[in-house]
Amino acid sequence: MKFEPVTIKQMARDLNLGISTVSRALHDSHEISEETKKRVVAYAKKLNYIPNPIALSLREKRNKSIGIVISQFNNPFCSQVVHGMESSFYSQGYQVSIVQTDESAEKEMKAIQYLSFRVDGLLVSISSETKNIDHLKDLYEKGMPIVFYDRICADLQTHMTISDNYRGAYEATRHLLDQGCRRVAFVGGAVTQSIVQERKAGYLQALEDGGINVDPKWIHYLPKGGVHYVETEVAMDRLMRLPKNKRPDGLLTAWDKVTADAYRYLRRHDISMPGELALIGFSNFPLTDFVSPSLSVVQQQSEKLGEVAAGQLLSLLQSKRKPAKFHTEVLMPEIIIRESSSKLSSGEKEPLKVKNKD
Amino acid sequence: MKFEPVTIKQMARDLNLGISTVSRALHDSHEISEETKKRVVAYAKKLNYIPNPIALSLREKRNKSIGIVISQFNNPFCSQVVHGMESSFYSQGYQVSIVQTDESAEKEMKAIQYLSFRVDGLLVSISSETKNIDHLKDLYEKGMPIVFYDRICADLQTHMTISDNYRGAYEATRHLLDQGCRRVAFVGGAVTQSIVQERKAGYLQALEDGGINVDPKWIHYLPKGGVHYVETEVAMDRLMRLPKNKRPDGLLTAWDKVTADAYRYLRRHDISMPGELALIGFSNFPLTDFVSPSLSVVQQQSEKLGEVAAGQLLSLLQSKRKPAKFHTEVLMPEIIIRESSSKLSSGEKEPLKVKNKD
DNA sequence: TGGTTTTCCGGTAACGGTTGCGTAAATAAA
DNA sequence: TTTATTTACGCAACCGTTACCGGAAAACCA
Repeated sequence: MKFEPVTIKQMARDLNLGISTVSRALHDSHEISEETKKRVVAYAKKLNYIPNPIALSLREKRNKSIGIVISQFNNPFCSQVVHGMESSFYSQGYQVSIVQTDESAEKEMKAIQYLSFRVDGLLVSISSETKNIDHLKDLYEKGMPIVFYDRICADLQTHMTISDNYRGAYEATRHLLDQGCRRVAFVGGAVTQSIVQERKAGYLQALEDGGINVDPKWIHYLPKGGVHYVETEVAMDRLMRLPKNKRPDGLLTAWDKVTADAYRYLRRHDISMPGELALIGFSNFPLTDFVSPSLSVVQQQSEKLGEVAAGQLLSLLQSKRKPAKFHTEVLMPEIIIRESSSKLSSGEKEPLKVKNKD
Repeated sequence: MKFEPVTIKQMARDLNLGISTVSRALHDSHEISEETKKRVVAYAKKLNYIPNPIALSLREKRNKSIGIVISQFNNPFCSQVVHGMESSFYSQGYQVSIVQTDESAEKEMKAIQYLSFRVDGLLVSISSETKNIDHLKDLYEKGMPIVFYDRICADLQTHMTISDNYRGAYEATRHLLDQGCRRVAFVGGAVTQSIVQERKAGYLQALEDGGINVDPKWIHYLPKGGVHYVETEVAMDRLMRLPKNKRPDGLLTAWDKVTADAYRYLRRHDISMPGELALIGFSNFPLTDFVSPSLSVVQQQSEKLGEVAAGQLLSLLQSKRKPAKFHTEVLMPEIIIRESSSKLSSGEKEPLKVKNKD
C-alpha cells in the first residue's frame, strides 16, 4: 500500500486548466475569474485536496514544525516536560514531532539527522550514552536553532533550561544529615550525564559542609543510566552488603527511575525506611505520596521547564541571526519531605510540604 | 536563525563540476573517475554534506518513517505501547515520529494531516473527543497504511490491535462480586471511547450474570476522559454521597488515570479500601504494588500490544495493495488482585498474582 | 478603426536530488 | 588514418508547488 495524494497537476488535467491557474485559484488570486475559482475550489474540495507540505518545504525552506529529542518518555518527568513545551508551539501554529533516543547515541544521531531537514528548530535533551556531539555542533553552525533542556552539553553554546540540580541535591543531602544520617550514599544515573554530575556535586558539597568524610563505596553510577531495574539492584546490593559500620544509613537517588527502583528494592528486601535507610530521591513519579512509607522526593518543575525551553526556542526561531548572548534558565526543584526520610519527629507524620498534582 | 544545509549544487560550483557528476561520485558510480570521486567525497565529508531527505521524499515518494498518533503519553500505558512499537521499526530502518493529540479532535486532525505526507504509515489511537473520522477514511482510501491500536474506530476497516477490554472488565467485576460486593460502580473515561464502551459492556454482563440489578447512578463517564483530577473527583463525590443503602461497596475504574485519581480520592477522604469500598481498576501505572493498601489492577500487555500493532503496519507497508481481509488482534489483560479489593481472606495478605515489571 | 488597458490564463524556472541520454575526448581496434 | 569503443562528464527532466513573465482576447478610449 502506498499513499497517493491528489496533486494540483492532476486537478489541472481533469479541469483542462494550467497548473498555475489551479494554484492561483486555490489561493483566491484576483487574476482568476470567479467562475474558474469556483470550479477549481469545488473540485479540490470534492477530491479532498491538500497541498503537499513536502513540496512546500522544499520551496520555502520552512517546515512550520519543531522537533523534540527525548531520551525515553517512559518517564513521567519527560512526558511532563513535553506537555509544557507543546502548548506554546501549538498556539504559534507549529506542529511538534517527538523522537525517542532510548539513551542510545546512535539512535540520537539518526533522530537528529532525521529531524534536521524536517523541522525549523530542535529541543534536545542529550542521551546518556552520547559522548560526541559533532553532528549537533555542525547543525548548529549551519544555523539550526537548538535549545538544550534538562541534560545539557557544555560543548555547545546556546540557550538552555535546566533544574538547579546542584541545590536540589545539596538540600536533599542536607536534609538527610539533619535527620541524623552520617553515612549518606549516592546512586546516580550514567556518569556522563550533566544532571548526574551536578547532583553529585551538590551531594558532595553538603557532606563536606556537614563535616562528613565520603567513602567512595557510597557512590554508584549506573552504566546504562538505570533504565533497567537490575542496574539499580546491583548498586543497592553493593551498598547494603557493606560491613555494618560502613553501610549507609541514608541514600540520595539521582534519577526518577532509580528512585523508584531503589524504593522497590528496599521494600522487596524488607529494609525499613527510614529506620535502616533513609531515602530521598529525584522523582516526578505520580503516587509517591501514597506508597507506604510515603516517599520523600526532589521534584522538578517539569511543565515549567518545558515552557521555558519552548520560549527560548521560539525566540531563536524569530531572531534574524545567531544571538550574541545565550541564557541558561535555572529552575529550583521542590523538596518534598515524607516518611521515607523522616527519622526524627516520627510522631509528626504530616509531610513537610505536599504539592498536589493536577 | 534558519538552517542552511550544504547542497549538492553548492559543492558542484565549488569543485567546478556538474551537479550530476557530484551526485554520481557520491554514489560511487563507475562512470566517474577515481580521482574525481575522491575529490568529491573528501569535500562532502569536509562540509558534512547530508542529502536532503525532503528532496528525496518528493522524488521517491517514500519517507522511510512511520508516524504514531497518541492521545497523551503522560500515561504509562501509552509510553509502554510506543516502546513496543519502536523497536520493530528501528530494526527495519524506519524512523518513528510521535505526535500527541491531547484528546482534542482538532489537534488530531492537524496531526494526521501533518504526518500524512511525511510518513509511509500510521499507527493511530483515536482521541476521546473525535467523532468524525472522514479525514482518516479519505487518507486510507488514497492508500495510506493505517493500523488502529487500543482505541479503535469501527467506521474504518483495517487491521487493529486491542486488549480484551470486555473480558478484563468482566473478570474484574466478577472478582468484586466474589469478594461479596453487591453494589459495584463503574467510572469510565469518555463515553465516546471504544475501550470504555467495551469495558462497560463487560462490567454490565458480569453484574447480570451475578444476578445484580444495576443502578444507573453507579455508572459515570467523564466528559474530558478523566485527564484532570477534578473530573474523577466529581464522579466519586456523586457515588459516595448516595444514601447508604445505595452507596457502592465496589468500584471498577476503566482508565489508568481515573484509577489513580479514584485511589487518590479515597485516600484523601479516608475511605477505607477494601472495607468501605473495594477498588480495582485498569492501570499500567508503576508503583501500584507499593501503595498502601496495594492496588488491584487490570493490567494490559502494553509492550506486546505495541509490537503486534507494529507488525500489522509493517505487513501493510509491504503488501502491494489493500488486503482483502483485516485482522483484529486481541490481547488478554492480566488481573492482578491486591489489597484494595480483597475483602475476604484478609489474613492471607499475599497477592494472588504479581507480575514484576522490568 | 486603431491603440491602450484590463482580464484571464499558461509557460517556465526554481527548490535539491537522481537518472536517462547525449557527447566530447581519449583510447583501442582495424 | 579511419572507425569503433570506452571513459568521464554535463544537460535536462522529474517529483509538487509557487512566482514571475508573457501573451491572447476582450474591453475601453479616442
